[in-house]
Amino acid sequence: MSLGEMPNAGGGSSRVTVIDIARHAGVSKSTVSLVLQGSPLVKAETRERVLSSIEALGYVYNRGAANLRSARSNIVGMVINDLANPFFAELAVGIERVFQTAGYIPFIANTTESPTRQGEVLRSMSEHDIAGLIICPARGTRAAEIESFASRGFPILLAMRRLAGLRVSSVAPDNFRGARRATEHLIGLGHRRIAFFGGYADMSAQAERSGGYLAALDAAGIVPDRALIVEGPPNREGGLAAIDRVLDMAEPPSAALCFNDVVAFGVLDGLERRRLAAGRDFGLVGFDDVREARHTNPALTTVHVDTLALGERAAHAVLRMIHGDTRPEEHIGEVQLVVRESCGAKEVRRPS
Amino acid sequence: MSLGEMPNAGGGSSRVTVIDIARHAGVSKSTVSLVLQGSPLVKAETRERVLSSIEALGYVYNRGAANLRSARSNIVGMVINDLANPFFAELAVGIERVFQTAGYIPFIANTTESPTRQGEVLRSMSEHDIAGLIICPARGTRAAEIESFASRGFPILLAMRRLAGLRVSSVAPDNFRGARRATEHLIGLGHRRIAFFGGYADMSAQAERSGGYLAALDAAGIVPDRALIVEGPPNREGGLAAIDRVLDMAEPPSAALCFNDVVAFGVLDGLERRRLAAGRDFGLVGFDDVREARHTNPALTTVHVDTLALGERAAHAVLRMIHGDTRPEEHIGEVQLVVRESCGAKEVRRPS
DNA sequence: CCGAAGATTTGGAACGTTCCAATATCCCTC
DNA sequence: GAGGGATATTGGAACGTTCCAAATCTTCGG
Repeated sequence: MSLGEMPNAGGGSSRVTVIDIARHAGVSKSTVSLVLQGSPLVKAETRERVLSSIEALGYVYNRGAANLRSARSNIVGMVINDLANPFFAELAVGIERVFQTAGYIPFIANTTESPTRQGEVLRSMSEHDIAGLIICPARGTRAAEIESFASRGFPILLAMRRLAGLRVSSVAPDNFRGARRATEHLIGLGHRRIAFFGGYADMSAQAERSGGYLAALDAAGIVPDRALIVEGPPNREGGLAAIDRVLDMAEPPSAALCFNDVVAFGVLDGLERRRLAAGRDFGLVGFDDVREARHTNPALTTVHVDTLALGERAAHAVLRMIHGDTRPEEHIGEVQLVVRESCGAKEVRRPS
Repeated sequence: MSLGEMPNAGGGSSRVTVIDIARHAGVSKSTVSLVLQGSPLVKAETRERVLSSIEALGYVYNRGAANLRSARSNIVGMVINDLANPFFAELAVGIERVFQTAGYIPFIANTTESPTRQGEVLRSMSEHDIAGLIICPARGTRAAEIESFASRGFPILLAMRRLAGLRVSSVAPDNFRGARRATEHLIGLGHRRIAFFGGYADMSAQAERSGGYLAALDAAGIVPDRALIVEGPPNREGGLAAIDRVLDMAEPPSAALCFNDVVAFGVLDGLERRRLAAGRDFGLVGFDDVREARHTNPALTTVHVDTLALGERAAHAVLRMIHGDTRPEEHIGEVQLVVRESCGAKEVRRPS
């Protein structure tokens, strides 16, 4: 567009509508609407004329109005419990990418594990008539809260976390197997007192991961010490608190599996404050394999999750359901232990 | 709500509207609307009656319709160039938080530095009649592209990056001063051949940061070597490529300031592959101070930016402008060098 | 050159809200 | 108990689109 012909420049301040286009192109608003929707009904020549009027007047489509009439929305909701956690950020990236290329546009909300905030944003999103929803439910979310939205007509998918008693679609990594494998690894390295750090038992992912941990202990004939399962927020602070608590015990553990990598980062922090080193003084394993895990000091042994793919899968599933396929999705992503240094299996890298 | 009275359960599949509420409460739809808007005009008793009808019928407000009529939107746009970068994720968190508590709900889009994608999402967002927009423009964005939206009526704020020749609100850290300070620090440690890694000169933030870098060199009487400014994508790959390129030079640098922390992470990677250690063999400084910076191996010396606060500031500014204040925002956030280990100022921590 | 079949276009109602001007109701005061 | 100002309520138009049934235009066989 050349400098002279700024759209919206000369005219009044009111919005250019489909009616203005119709007038300018010498057709009816219905025809303009048809063109807008790419209907094959309209003659090529007419379409051209309409299109150039659109260009000339600087028309911008009003999806709100269209949506009101047609009851079809291209907005979806994405509610994340902790966007500052690189794991969830990556998940969001995967989801957003798929939606964007499919012509949908996501609302985002970060609940920071607050069910109250979550309730507010869910309400707000449904007021906007979203076509679908992907949610990582905040801790303490009751199934009924989500259920009341499930009956609202749009598909819902739970990402990463399930909700007891709620049968809706979900996408999550294989938490149980990953945690069992990681714990087996620590046991294989000779550890007997192994702790589990972070998360709360009422979060499905934590339950599954600690379940895998217990299964591995059990298989090795180790009787679990309840005191070694220390719950806490699934973030740095949680990890820091956990390691502090446990190292002050009479019989401290020699290793720990963390609920996730970010908790492990906190543990790294706590160890450092005591001038201890993971891998040498303490066997540490994380979960998720966020990108930063390979750069910690020492590099974090963790369970790899293909987060981006999980996000994409989630979005595709919702898209599928929006388009009428009613079969629910129930995907469990493969995971894989990646051994680095923090577990002590390899010699700790040292720069000197 | 008890099990028996699921809203939306018995009735037809059509939506409950303000008219249904009116009928149920024995008032007119206008009164219902008034109640919905919290108008003080309606009598308390009437309000109660309407409210309980709303509850009873499970009514959900249709903001699309309301917005169509009232031309007031509570949707804002947030377009980020790289959400996988913890720096921008943190920024997004800050922005989202403020908007959410103010009753606004943000669209999110991740452009991954693609102006094409950015154009698409901007179009999509404006079709949805957003009330305001915060954008970290993708590399290569032309001022005109943004300008055409600026004339659309809603406030726009550039976060982190400015656009040449475009006078709209912006919020960014003090890139120049931060980079100068970081470079001075490296010079103070005895380095003379200092590189600058990552980003592209056509990105304002890079220009400002490399400008600070050059200013520090100049002040120290060091003539800059253009070959030591190696441009590249502002991500891990960029850092990796940069350090590789530079270490193969005849006269390699002994230190580098990176465009941002994520680039520095890539450099850490590259050094490791060559069995070199930052802090010992190479002085490395990042920029942004993302949370992960203190956990790298070695811990990253970097320029601290209060990203969360910047995000909140950006959102507040947009809110202010939405509410009619036309004064543009032009905020430059303070920064601070935080010295850790990667620059070599302190002895490198070693776990052995 | 008429009529039918197909292709294209169209006017008006509808979506669910808000706005506005007008009406109805209330409470006092004289 | 009539008048008047405040207080509450209301019907209908409007927002910008899509949908639908109907109208118009083309084309072509006979």
